[in-house]
Amino acid sequence: MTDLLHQIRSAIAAAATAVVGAPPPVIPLAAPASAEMGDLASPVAMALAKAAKRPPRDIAEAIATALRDDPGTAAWLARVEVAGPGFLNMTLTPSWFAASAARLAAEGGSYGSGTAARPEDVLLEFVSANPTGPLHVGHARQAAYGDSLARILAFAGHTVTREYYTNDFGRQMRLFGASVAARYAGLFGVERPVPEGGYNGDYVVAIAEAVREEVGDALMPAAAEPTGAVIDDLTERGERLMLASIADTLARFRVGFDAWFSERTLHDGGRVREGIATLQAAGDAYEAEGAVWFRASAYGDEKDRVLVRGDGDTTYLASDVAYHLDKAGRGHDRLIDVLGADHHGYIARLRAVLEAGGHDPATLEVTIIQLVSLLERGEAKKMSKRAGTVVTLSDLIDDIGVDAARFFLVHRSHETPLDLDLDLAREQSQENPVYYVQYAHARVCSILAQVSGTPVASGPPAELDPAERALVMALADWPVAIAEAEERRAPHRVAAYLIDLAKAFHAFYHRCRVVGEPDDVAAFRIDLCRATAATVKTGLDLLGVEAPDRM
RNA sequence: GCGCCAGUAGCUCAGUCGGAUAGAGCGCCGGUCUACGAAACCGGAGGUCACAGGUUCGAAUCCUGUCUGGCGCACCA
Repeated sequence: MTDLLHQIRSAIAAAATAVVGAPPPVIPLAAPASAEMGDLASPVAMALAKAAKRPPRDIAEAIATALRDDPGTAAWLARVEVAGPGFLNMTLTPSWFAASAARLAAEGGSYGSGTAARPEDVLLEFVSANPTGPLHVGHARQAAYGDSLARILAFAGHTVTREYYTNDFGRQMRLFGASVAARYAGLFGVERPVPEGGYNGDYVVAIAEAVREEVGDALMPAAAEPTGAVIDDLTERGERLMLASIADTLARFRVGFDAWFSERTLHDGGRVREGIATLQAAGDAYEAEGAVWFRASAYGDEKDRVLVRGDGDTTYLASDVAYHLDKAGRGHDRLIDVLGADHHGYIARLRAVLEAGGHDPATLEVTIIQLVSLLERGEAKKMSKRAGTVVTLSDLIDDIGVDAARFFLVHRSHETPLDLDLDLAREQSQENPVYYVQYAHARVCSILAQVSGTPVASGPPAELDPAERALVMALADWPVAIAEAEERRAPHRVAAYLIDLAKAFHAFYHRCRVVGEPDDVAAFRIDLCRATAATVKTGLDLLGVEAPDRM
């Protein structure tokens, strides 16, 4: 793993140790307040001031002197001075910049990978929408988030398994099946009402048509009402077709899963009853008021939760007990559930389930994705499943494209509700940040296409342009951004980084020519271009966005 | 009432293990194509970081309280 700043941190740490007697826990490095102050700044002296009981400026001066006296720093340190309340402002040498660019160019797409402090085996569950209808924009955000997170975790060095949990059981599924049955009958001229609370969308008609494709009129009973077995058959076919449609849409969105876990298999295999029995045996479940309750309040949840209802049906939570105990038993180091904001009340009870099941609840991490609302003509677009006015993921892809949709949905923190202005996304799609980043990639590729061979430099460039310095420092930030994205489960950090990198590159492009420059300069700039191209491409890949050579 | 998330430029939002003069994109104003792609660049206007206290050399960031908005608080999923 290449870390351009490691050598610099080490030297500062050594100097600081010599000055105050003990090494600081971390060496903070950041861009100075303005470019004239140098390439790098460190407030380390301020952090040490209290423990050392010395004024921060004194400490900073002593560290600066130690750095200047250290013969090992000559290769990279051109100048160091103390400014403000005790900042160390450093200017780096052309040879450091040239060597850094060469290292990054050589490393290419693997630069920034493997930053995870402790690689883990992660099971990431996301989307998991009921197969009773198409994915909507809320699912789209979860899909974009979960898929990008999976890519980022893997890039950082973790092992990731992506899983989709299918709620293919219970009341909603029965209503869906009955809705399909009604539409199916309708295709043969027999008008049957969609059941109360059922699914009215046009997609149900499409599903019914697909069923007709498969079986013709074989499921049209002679009797006035279909039998239970016929309904079951229609339900199963409808669910399978719906799930296939969801998978197709996700694939179109460049989102893939390693496993599709069926809730029904938990019931069919007796696992749900088993889970309840396990809790009962351990005294974590009890019967009261005609129902079976999970003693969630004993594990930090605010109240106990029903597992088996008075009518004998199990609840959604009962399935989740079996599912999460199953997941916990598979030996992963970490379980991550990506849930919509309307499920945040579930966190406490899911942890409670794990703890009651004898697992460490800390292995479960629940990431909540805030809601998406669509704006159109400046107003919130009202969506109703019942009225069939839902904007689906498929609609969104058709409307603004996969690249724009994925970048847009993930470039803001998942903890913030997202307003997606459809007019803006459509009419100003050329102004979307994703095009800004993609354009940087196309532009740098265009330069590299005109470069034949690599000139041999006799040494670093004599002078550096501020834009060259800024571009190298932007590239140096990549491992920091990826580490932050990984640790905070925050793909938007990658998007924000890419915008910064693209900005640094565009500025470089306008100030510095690559083709036709003297060898020493050209060699350095070609390295810079190669490093930029590789890093932009890697970053876009992690977001599931294409990095075109030409636009 | 309780819980989670949020409140930063006209709009959408970064920045939140405390660091110098708070940033970006869009929008607005003004410049830049006879040299590698102008989907770009450069400059400008625009801010009581919701409010009030507190912690400290230093707070958008940490603590307490208040206000506002979204979402939850089922024997629905």
